[in-house]
Amino acid sequence: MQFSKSTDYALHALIHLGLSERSHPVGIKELSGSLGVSESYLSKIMSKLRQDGIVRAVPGVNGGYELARPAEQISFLDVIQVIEGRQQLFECSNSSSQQHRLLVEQGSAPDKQRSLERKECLVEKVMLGAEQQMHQYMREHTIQSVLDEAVKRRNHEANKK
Amino acid sequence: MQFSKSTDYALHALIHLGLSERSHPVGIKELSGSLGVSESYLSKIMSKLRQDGIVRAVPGVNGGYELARPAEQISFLDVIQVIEGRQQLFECSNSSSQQHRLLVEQGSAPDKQRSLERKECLVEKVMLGAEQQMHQYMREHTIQSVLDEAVKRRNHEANKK
DNA sequence: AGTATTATAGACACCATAGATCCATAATAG
DNA sequence: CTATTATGGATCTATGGTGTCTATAATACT
Ligand code: SF4
Ligand code: SF4
Repeated sequence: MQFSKSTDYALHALIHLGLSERSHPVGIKELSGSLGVSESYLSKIMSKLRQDGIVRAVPGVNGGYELARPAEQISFLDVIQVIEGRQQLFECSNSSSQQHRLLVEQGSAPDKQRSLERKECLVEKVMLGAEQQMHQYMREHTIQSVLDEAVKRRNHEANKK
Repeated sequence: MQFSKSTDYALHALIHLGLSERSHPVGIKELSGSLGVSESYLSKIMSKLRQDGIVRAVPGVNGGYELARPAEQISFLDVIQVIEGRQQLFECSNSSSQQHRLLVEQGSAPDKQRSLERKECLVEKVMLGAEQQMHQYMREHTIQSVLDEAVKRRNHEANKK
């Protein structure tokens, strides 16, 4: 299991937009050149980012892309979810197996009130919990926070001289 | 990005082994029947688990599989890493791009002492940090902990009656 | 108004990997 | 020695990620 290359590209494209604060938007040509990826492919990714309201796009001469909201409001989680989708990492496929009944329904007599705990699967609970941990961390880190840290590092480098 | 079905099967197989504490090991026939998956496919997965020391396998009559160590020493992380591999979720592909130089080398004059911070990429740092969060959670949850919780729930159900 | 520029969407090809099956072989209990 | 069970390799198919190409729409500039 790995994150797709598209996620890689999307993150870097957004970082590029983030540190390029200009009057006019950044064209796909400049972006693809900077990242070293074809225009065709990158434009697909940018299009997805636009559909999800991460960036704005303006066609025509001097057109291109710009962040749709401040970089500190674009979290890593936002980006990952646009590209990788929002399904959860672990989705059980055999919920009709014998195993399942043992774990979830516990072999006891079925009663009506059971319905509200039907979804309480112990395996999924662990896997979902783990995913939530990752999500929380990604939610706390934004495009801006990476930019800030880059600046901080640069200053630190300068002081050493 | 999703966990593979094999991970699903592996977890359930181990749980089955965990709650079947008997004298003789559990055959692939019983396992595959319980999970609702073909013997051929499941045996591949079990084989992998054996190679990584999660289970023991004995061939021959009345043979089968059993846990190689106590269930409380088999974490979810162990299982996931056997099946999904140990590469990190995010691996940068374009570390020779223009982007990269901006973020990591920061445009300042290159000096000799740079080598030790060469790997300090800010993007990877975030992605790796997120993954570590997930790993930590998975490390704290074992096959046994799921079994325990199942028992706890069963008792709770019984008390209600 | 007309033209050049730029993003958009769809169709399409390619390839790696997951998912799954089959068989020949080795090891073990009886 | 035989029945049983796990093992490893070969092989097939389906799916999804990766990537290209083209026709279309929208915008700026002259
Ligand atoms: S116990 Fe949970 S993970 Fe296992 S089959 Fe049931 S729902 Fe799926
Ligand atoms: S900055 Fe980090 S993620 Fe980006 S290209 Fe360099 S090493 Fe890769």
